Amino acid sequence: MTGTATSTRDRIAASAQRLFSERGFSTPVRAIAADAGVDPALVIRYFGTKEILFLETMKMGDTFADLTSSGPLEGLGNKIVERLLSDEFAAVLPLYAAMLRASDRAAIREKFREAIMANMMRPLSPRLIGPHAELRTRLIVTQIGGLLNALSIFPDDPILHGDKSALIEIYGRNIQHLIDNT
Amino acid sequence: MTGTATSTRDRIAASAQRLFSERGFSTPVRAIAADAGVDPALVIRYFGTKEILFLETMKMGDTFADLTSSGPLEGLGNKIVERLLSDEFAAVLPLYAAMLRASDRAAIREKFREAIMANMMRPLSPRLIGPHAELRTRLIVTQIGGLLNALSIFPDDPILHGDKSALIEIYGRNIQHLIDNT
DNA sequence: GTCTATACTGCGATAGAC
DNA sequence: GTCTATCGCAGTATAGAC
Repeated sequence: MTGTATSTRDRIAASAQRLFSERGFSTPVRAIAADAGVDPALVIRYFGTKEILFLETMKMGDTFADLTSSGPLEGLGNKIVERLLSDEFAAVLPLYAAMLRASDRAAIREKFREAIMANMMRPLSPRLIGPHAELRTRLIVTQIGGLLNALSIFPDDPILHGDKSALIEIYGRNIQHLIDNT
Repeated sequence: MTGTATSTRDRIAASAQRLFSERGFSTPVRAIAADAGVDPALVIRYFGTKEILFLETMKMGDTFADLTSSGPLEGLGNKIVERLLSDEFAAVLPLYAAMLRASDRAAIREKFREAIMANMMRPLSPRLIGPHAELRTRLIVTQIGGLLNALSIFPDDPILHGDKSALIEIYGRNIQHLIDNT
């Protein structure tokens, strides 16, 4: 693998990640190619299809596994909401929106499901105490997804960007109820 | 307006609603035309653009206003979840998914927001007791959106289709916590 | 090996003929 | 009131230029 080849592929991937985040899956391959300064056909030659390019570049990372897999369960609800509202996580929100909106494609939907399983279900489910642990974990994920939804689809919602500490306290406490089965 | 003209327009709208629900916004205008038995150009002539056709046919209706605008607040959480899981509401889920996935278009996003305001925020927010009533209402909407999400994007999730009464009790109680500020 | 030119098919939308 | 022809742009495949 020569330096040139790698850097061209990487330039395509970098342009794709940025443009897919900004404009979603409907971003034309030609626009990605232009941004990377390469021929449109080259994008297909390197990645096969636009969908594969999307799957390879839209990586949300393990942004929750550290919270869900260890540490005290007390206060976990608040910590999760805090992270969702943090400045670092703000960069993930457009990426999440792009994934969600492209989820009519089976491959993208499956990647989504796997991210949920790896970050939430598998680490957290065995740690919950009480009945219906798996269902409760699934509902925690559901509730987190609701906030992810609201923040990513309506990024300038006035109410959700008002009293940040109240939001963390109220929604965090609400998630905690599912953790504690109360 | 002659009888023929109206019925042609209605046939197009009916085909559009069905196909948009099944296959999303990416359904070709040509497929809708073929399903309605008319020429593709006619669809555009009647509705202007595909987006307008989508907006006019994908009506979710006031499926929650009756619950949120009157009746006792006690047990409301359970009633909301019950409705989300009901057989009648199952028909709305694909429509919701189509709207959500097309929400990168500003007009569709605005229709979405307006449905939230009309069905949830405006009726329920003034009825909540205690501090942060508006924020709490917004978070109830957020939480409902999470379940709508899960049910519409992953329609065959095994955990969410297991113990239905447990789901209603747990998630309903959880929504109730936001209603009661507990 | 790395990339470009070109073309094929299908899309939404328009203009204008019957 | 309806259809035909066509435009510009999309994703993608292939042949072949350097």
